[in-house]
Amino acid sequence: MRYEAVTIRDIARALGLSTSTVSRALRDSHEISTETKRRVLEHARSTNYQPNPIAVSLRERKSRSIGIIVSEIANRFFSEIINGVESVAIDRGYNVIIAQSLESAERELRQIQFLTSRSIDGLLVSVSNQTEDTSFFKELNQRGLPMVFFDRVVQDIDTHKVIVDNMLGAYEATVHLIRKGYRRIALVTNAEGLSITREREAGYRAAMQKHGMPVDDALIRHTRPGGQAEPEAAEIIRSLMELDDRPDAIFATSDRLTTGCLRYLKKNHIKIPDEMALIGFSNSEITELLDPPLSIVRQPAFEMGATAIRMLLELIESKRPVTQFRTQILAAEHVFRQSTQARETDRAK
Amino acid sequence: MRYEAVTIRDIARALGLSTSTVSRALRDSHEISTETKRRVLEHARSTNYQPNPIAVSLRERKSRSIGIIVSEIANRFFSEIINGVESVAIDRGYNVIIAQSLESAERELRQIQFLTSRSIDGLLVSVSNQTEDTSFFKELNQRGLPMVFFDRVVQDIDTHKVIVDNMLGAYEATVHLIRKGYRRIALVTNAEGLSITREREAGYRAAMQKHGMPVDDALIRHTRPGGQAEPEAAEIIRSLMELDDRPDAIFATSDRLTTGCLRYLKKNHIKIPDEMALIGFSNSEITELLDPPLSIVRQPAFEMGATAIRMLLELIESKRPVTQFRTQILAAEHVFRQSTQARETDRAK
DNA sequence: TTTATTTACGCAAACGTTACCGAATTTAGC
DNA sequence: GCTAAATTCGGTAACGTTTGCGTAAATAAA
Repeated sequence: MRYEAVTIRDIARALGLSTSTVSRALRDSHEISTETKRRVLEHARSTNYQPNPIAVSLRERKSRSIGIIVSEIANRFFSEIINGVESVAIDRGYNVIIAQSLESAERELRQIQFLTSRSIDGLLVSVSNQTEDTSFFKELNQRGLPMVFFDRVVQDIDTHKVIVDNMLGAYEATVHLIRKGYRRIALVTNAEGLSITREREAGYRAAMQKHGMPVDDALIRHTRPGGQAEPEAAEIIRSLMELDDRPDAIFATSDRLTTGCLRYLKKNHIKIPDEMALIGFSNSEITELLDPPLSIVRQPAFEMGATAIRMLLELIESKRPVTQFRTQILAAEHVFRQSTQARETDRAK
Repeated sequence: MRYEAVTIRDIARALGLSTSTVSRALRDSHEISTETKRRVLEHARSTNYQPNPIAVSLRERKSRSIGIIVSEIANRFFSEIINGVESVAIDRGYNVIIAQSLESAERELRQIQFLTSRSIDGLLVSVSNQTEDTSFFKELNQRGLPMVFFDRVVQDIDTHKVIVDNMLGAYEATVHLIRKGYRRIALVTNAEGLSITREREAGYRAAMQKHGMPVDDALIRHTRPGGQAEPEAAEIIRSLMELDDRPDAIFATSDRLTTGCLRYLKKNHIKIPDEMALIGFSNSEITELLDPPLSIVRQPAFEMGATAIRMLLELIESKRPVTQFRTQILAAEHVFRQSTQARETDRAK
């Protein structure tokens, strides 16, 4: 780090004191006289003394750094989350170390091993879409590593979690499509293992049933675990278009899936919304500028990150072991635009 | 971190050896018999021994973590860069600690002080658009902290840098507009202090002059230091539209400025490209899906990040002090789409 | 004045490693 | 057989802090 950093011992020598006295003076201990404190502080300031955080970490047995793993940093949803995390972490004197799984369970494991081997005080995690075996997380949790799951959570691990109301978010998006006159609504969603997939699918099913509409399993498609969203979305739509009874609307449940669908539809000159309506989860800031302006379900990502890190710090800084865990549920926001405008026939009426 | 981590001392006690022997066995020293090594390795594996990185850091006086500061994480350009950085860092056994300046010089200073106080081995920096006083960076550099600038660099600090060919990138974008028949081309660009601003402006000017076109300073607008791009862009365009001799094209030089311009133009029903053409720097992955499809200058962000961290590790891991520094220049990529289609009159011909 | 209590500081151990310096044992050289 | 050289290991200090304990001097209580 610094060239030749000044240590507590340097100050002690210079002032004819012991290191313990200097240490205590620096920490404003009551057992040090005001005069000595003054001299120490004075000298520390003038020599630009900075405590060595590594030595402190070794001594205190905590590093004041937390790890976060997401599937991909270069994804608006996750980068907003990281933004939220970083913003509160810095204020609380923690730094955040990032890692990405790139939707690979194996890479996820490696990254987390790396993070934990760097002695982080806590971990923020959103699992990859390929993750099936969660025993590693369970083990970490049992060993006492404070962790908070966000977005893609592991249900049967007992710790704090923060998610959006996926069920309701999907429910309302589906109802919106139904109200706009769409009947055959396809669900293009994430890998089946993910918590968010199950919840969003449940919301979709509930909306259909509530409105007396048949749920056609042929219209419910999942991407493959570990698969990349864009090509998968294209493939899904292609096969949906081959159906005898084509869907008239698509509900995509992630940022990448949504843009993947839009890209495919435009590329193949399928008119939106006339031939196919489209709504999707997205945190892109420019969906209103798209052609057509896109209806979206937006998640409060920044807030989710901020909430997650606060919960984590709560675990980390708690005096006694925490045994009562909670799952914070944030509301998703909907913005309806032209991509889900009422059907032509309905509009005519 | 871990509940009760097993230490080298635990192994030593269990095997009736000294810590130094265990340490050497673990590091495969030649002064330890193969039999002892086997026993130590065996025991280490079975107890899941993990070396304490903090103790190692204290001992080795290096942390194997590097810091990166960008203006904003939730910005596609920067998140792609961070992606690149993270990808190579992890392979080299380093972790990356992120911080954002949010375009505030004061916050930038605080963040960097925080980072350096956490004893990072090196620093990756892209300065805020408000940064004027670079003495702090100079001081860090002189004190021997390895650092690499990327994108927004500080010219007079002697260290490695990586940028795109901003001059050429802007030159070609401008030439493209000229070729398409645009005459009054406005430049909507970043704060004046930034290296990228100067370089891109130079490219713009060179293109205009080379093609015998007058450079009207009234058409060259900078955002204010510390200002937020979107509202600034809107204000700039608003005032440009009040000109007697309005521009017929806009060249925006950053992600945020570009979308800011697009948003304003659409909101005010200014037809693109008929009333106003638009091209801009952008790393968004969905510019082709916009209305109209946007012409862009794209920077190889991932590669920039990967290059920057490699250069930084080169500095960090160099045996002797490095005195020869280089500036790596990457090529920008252009994609021309409808937003800069030939003018109607030209198209008629 | 004597004893009890503060006040103000130093010593040393500890956090978990690594590395220098020896030293005991084994092997090699003759 | 004895010396010289490997070989293999242990003791200890150090990295920069913090903290429990001890203690001398200063103050208060008796």
